[in-house]
Amino acid sequence: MPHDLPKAYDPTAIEDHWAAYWVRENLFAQPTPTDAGGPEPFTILLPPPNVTGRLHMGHMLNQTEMDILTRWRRMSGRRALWLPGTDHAGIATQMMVERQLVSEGTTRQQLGREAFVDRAWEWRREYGGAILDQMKRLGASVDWSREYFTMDERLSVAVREAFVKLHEQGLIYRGAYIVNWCPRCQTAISDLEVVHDEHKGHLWEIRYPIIDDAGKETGEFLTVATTRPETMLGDVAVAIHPEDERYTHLHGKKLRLPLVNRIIPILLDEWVSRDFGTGAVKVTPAHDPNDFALGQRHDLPSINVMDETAHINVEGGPYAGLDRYAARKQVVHDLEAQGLLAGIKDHTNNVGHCDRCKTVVEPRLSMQWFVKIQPLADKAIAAVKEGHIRFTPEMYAKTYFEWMNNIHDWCISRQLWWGHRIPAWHCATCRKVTVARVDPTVCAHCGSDKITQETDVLDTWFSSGLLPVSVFGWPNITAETRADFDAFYPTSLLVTGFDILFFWVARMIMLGCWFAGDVPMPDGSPRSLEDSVPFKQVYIHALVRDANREKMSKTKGNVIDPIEIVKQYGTDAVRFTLASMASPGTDIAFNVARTEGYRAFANKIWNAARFIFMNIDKAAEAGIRVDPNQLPVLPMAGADAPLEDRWIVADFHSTASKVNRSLEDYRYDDAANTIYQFFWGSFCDWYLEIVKLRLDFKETADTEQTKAALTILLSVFEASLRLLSPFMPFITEELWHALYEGAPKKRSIALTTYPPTQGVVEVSAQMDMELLQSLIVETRAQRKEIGVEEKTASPIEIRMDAARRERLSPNLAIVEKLARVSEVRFVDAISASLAKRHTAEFDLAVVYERTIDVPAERERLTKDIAKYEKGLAAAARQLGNEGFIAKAPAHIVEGLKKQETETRLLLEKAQAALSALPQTNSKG
RNA sequence: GGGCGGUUAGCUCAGCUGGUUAGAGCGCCUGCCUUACAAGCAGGAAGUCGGGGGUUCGAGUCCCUCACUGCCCA
Repeated sequence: MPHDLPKAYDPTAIEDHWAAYWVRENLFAQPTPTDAGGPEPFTILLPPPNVTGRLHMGHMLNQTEMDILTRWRRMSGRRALWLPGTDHAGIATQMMVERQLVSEGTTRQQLGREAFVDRAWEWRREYGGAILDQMKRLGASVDWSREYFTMDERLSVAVREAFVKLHEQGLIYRGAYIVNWCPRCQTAISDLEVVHDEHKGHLWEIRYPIIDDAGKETGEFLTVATTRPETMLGDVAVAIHPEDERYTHLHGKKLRLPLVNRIIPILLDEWVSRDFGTGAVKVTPAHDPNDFALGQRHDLPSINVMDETAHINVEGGPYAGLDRYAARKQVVHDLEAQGLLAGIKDHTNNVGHCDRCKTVVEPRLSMQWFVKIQPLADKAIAAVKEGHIRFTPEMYAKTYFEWMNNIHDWCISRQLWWGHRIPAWHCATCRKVTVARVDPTVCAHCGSDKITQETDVLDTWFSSGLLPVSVFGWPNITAETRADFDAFYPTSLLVTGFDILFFWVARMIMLGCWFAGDVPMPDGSPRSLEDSVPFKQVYIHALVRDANREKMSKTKGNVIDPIEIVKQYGTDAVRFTLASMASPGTDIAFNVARTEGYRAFANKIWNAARFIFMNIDKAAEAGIRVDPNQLPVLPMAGADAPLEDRWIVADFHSTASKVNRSLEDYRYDDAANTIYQFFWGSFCDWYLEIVKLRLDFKETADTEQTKAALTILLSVFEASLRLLSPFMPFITEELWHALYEGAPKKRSIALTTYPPTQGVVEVSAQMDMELLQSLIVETRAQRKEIGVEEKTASPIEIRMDAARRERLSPNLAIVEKLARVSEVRFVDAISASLAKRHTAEFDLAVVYERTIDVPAERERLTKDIAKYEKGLAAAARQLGNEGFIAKAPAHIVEGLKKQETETRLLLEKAQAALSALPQTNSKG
């Protein structure tokens, strides 16, 4: 048997095979173009997953959306390139490797930098590909031959070039500033890597003794309020608002810092909030960003009292060696003992945590490298403002501007070993810094050979921010190597989550706009801002939540593993779930009930295929063959073809148009639902049922007619598989190959042509079909209502005008089959004894002698009458309104009038039917 | 504290620039193993579109306001 499919669809039986096939055959590789013209490119960069990562639902949503668009564009004739890769995830990877070392009883420090980096590479080779393997299993149609890793040699060259160039342009500086310091990771992290959490804490009020000019305590105190008493060890002043009348008399006075006994001044600064705490704030420039700024304004020293592990250092005197929280306890205890603790109040404060390891971040004064970001931000703002980059949903442009307009300089140094080491050398002789593209041997300033390389590495986002330019060869764009850049830059689209809008999207825009300008256009002309942007469109998707709209989190234990769900329901069903719920801007409450429904959809398609294949085989036995290779790209039905053929073809074309339009607008939900509706609601529920009448393989049958039916059936089915393929690549690939009995012209359905928008829709066929369907539906409903047994066929009486009768008459056999009608009787008036149904187009009655369920019938009619009356009232209100008649567009007024007439007719009929019901026994 | 969203059927969500009497999937109820499919077929019930006010011939859709709720930033 050429077409032998199991009765139920089993995704596990086919998916691994096709996933491996797509990779093995390198089907989605997009080589460097050799022709300057050629198809319009569609370029899309995979947001590089963290190399330590595992695939989660967010990835799957993200990749499903990209895959749908890429497959769709590819099938629509674009030169589609989807580029995959991973980023080296400085902190995360270092953590993984360190954990490994700990289990071996050693540490990074014992190993030494070089050996540690080797270990990290080893780790990456061993485990780093996991997430991309998961992607392969899910069938992402990426170009695996172009896979990148941010630490690859060529991408590292780009990182170095970018750093050196920014340095030359005076946009990189180094200095001692307060940064967010993670005491566990022992590195600086950027503002964005700090997550704030509300914590219930305390506000401690501490009395600082006031001293006179002679240095003696006056007995008076200034009470400060602080959330972090341990930092008082590093206090260098107390600040008050200059206009705070409570403290006017203290202007110019000094204080003795308790526990430390340092003499510190009272400062006046308008930044101080009079309402917060006591209105007096201790100033610790080395441990608080606001205090640091205050210190700068007033030229104060900074005293760092903690080491890199957040333990008190020698500056803390007797507290040295204590962890920050132990120190806090001790400080509070000692203050209390000395009677200097004025009070403790409950206070909720926002505490910053390290995004990676959740340790409480310590604001710390340290030497770091920064990018002076404003000039880059200006360009990036202009790029969006001038419309060279468009966001979907549009509101994200606002968020983007909001952030860009309040941007701070970017701390790019990290005190890690895994990453791109900063190409700067410190000179022991002249103390100056040499920044160079090639490792220097001597200081560029004094010629000394006593130079050592900076130990810090760069923020991972510095390298991933360069990806759009670096993956296409920047900075080494030569005449020979520029074909990729010319063809694929700017990329077409970026699909990503809002959580990395600032981390990555904004930085790519800044760096892309800044550096792409280096590369002239193919014709040699300078590159404009429009052509410098890293992507033209940004589609931002929302969060995947659990079925109860809760955010998924490990602590809550409500994380759904996409791979697990895929194993249960099949990749296609999960993809379709995500797509059908992916309405722009809306979070997805992932509910497996939905996925179950789409597995049922896959099963439906599967069984439709089984039905079709069964008929192909039967036809073959009867000597009828339809060559699938002769099927048209666009299904067609001749003007003399039966109604169902002309209708299904028309419906297919209108479906294809709608799907294409929806995808243009990133309406994955509309696109998916439209296909679902077509395949199940039109093709299976109606077309297959109707076409069965013509699939007659008896010897007496008309073989031409059977062949014609089979041809349209195959043609629409094959085209539908293509339409569905970007959404459900696995099942469509399987069935498509089966249709061609394993020998298709192309290696994959993904390389065929997507049904375009141009198909002609025959409206009259749609209208005739609507009439037919409504007759069948009404008949079925009526049969049900009067209690005709399922298996019994009954005659029906129809009253309709001659024109409709004409349209319907060729299709009476369909009515008989689908509505279980033994005979259609056209009448001028329905027999009085029969219960009737009315529509605007016809009256109908099923001839059956069972007694009418009077109460049920009365209830239904009463309800109908109420509905009609409500409609008529609404119509009367509008039509009676002169303003409406005068101002509303003609087609609206006409439509309403027509509807009003129809409703009135139905109302009259329903009323007549109601009064014709037997009056007796109203209780049933 | 600043900013941005959301509130439509039991649940999850559509509803484009305002236009005829508001839709889908799932769930629910009823009847069917009708030879592709019980992961199915057929029929059915279910919403005063968060409250209030305004603009308009006309508001789920635009404006104001209140309530609830979510997210981002400080």
